[in-house]
Amino acid sequence: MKSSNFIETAVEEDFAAGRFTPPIHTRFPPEPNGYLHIGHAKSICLNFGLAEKFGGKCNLRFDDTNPTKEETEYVDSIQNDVRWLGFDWEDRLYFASDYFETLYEYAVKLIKAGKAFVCDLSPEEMREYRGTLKEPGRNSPNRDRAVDENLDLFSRMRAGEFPDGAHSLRAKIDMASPNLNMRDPVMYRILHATHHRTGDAWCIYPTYDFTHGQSDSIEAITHSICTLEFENHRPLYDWYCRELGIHHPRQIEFARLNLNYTMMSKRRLLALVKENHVRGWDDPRMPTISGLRRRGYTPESIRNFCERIGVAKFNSTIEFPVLEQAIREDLNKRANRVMGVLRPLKVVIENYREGETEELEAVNNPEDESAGMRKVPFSRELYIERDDFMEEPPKKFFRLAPGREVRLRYAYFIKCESVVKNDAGEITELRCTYDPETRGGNAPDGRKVKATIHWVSAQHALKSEVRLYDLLFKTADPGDVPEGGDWRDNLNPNSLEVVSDAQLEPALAGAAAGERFQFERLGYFTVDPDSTDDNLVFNRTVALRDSYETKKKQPRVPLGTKARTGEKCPETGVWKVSGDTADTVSVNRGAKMPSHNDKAATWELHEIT
RNA sequence: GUGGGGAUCGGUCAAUGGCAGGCCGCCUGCCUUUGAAGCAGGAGACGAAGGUUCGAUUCCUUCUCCCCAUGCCA
Repeated sequence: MKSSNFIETAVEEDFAAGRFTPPIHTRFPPEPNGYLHIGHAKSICLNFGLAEKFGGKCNLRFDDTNPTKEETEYVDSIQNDVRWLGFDWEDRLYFASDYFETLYEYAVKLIKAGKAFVCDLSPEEMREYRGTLKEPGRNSPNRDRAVDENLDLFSRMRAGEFPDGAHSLRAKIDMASPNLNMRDPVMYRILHATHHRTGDAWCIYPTYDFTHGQSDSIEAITHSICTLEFENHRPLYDWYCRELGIHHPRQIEFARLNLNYTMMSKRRLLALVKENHVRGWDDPRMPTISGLRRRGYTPESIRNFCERIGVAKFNSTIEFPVLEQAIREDLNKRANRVMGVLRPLKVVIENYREGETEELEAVNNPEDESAGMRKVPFSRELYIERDDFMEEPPKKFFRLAPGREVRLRYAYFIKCESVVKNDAGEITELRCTYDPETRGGNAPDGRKVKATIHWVSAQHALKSEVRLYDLLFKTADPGDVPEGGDWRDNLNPNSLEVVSDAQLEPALAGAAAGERFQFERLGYFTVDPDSTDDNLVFNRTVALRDSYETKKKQPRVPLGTKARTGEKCPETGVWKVSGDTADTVSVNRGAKMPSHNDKAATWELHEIT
């Protein structure tokens, strides 16, 4: 049993104390004004997960009280995404708009009880009357309007007698409350707009606050889980339920998900789409569920990700690699391996019979024996990855180089005999020899090679398009912009790279959209829906971890390098305080440089360990 | 002298009035027909000050810092 979070603890306490009777009943309540993103996935997993864990139910409810922002397209995509994630609301699909009539009756009830009134103040006037964070507000001049008059006005609001903004219905609470949400909040506003479901049946719409708790109540929700920004609304949520005398669910708030190098704001995601910074809501670079799906993420990996990031009230930001590791783990177990060369370099095996072809046995998935074997064609001319050859290899480079021998995966040892270049001095081809004795990859004489590289037979290769993705933004917190700056300035101009002449092994022919593979040594790839019969298109979901690359990217720094307290340590080693003391401390690369005697200090790298 | 919420390894989430644990990341080693995966090991934290207590990261007080709230959005 996984350790439980504070919400589960609260739920258990509620049941134990008899505040609610099991089973638990939760709901996922999106507003249909955009596509779902990974942040929603956290909420979905939480709500449906809670129901699952406590043997209860979870509803899907659209919080559609603002006709100006909502569309059917979003309603459809949201349902599709929740279902894809693997959750089932069974027959409990609801819309807040289904409750408009009931909500109207609730409002009338509050008017009759002298708890609500029709206000004539304009939005600007209301702002003035509301007061400030430190000063109390003033009562609306209409606050003491007679009940009959309120009733009459409210029904005429509904009947469409007034233009937008002419009146509003407000709760009569406390204009001096330190919580501004309690200063006579608006319950209904006049909006002559067509609603995606109710059409023109209404021209007054309830606000979120006058809708949410009551909708929860109507659906007999026990625990209403929402994000932190609604904490200040809880007193209002409670007030409406209490004054209306209806079933009263408990609202519990948690911190929404933040992921670095990306954005969760629907407004900005919409801007990315509308301004064509991406190809659509499902662009594989988007943090949307549909984007992640197209990118090749599995529902399991996303649920797993949500599981491991946890739930708390601390405003945190998850590091992107947590998401990447979640999909790697899943795909490592289920994706079949194939060989594909992204940047082909031709290799001619000089001692291999011209025109001949043989088939070699390859394992489909070393993690899953049931995946079986396949045949891979081998011939005299091959393609290998350009990165797998260096004419003048540095000491830590294990792959192919002049005079060096490596293994072609599942095939033979080959040795580079010579390099062919064009007039510009660029390498165009490698001339190699193979050792027939090493068929399958083993040398009978027991000799070893330091590297095994992937390859594909040139005449059998399947040319295809591969799209490589990088982070959408080049800064960890794209919303953090200097004065006068724009978050768009942080867009990564190189977030998409299209490789149009990748050469893949023939087994990939006919792969269907959505199928996932590991291209050995390169990463996980999925077939994009843009694929056609004669042009397969792959998306790279995520690269394999690469300890060679990470080492290359972080070159060793020289001894004597300085770093201040609080800075990121540039190298693992023994650090010495600058100046006359001999105090040293051992710090790991990436960690924060410590203080010295509780004071900030400058450290010098003394010894690399 | 606004109200509400929050603060634990680099990141994130736990537990606990008595050795602070997991995951991601980082480092080292082993293994390897993927520089992958796997296995083993390592470095690394209780925002500050008081108080209660034999003992406080945990309980209390004060402070500091961060987030939310001044829509007829949700």
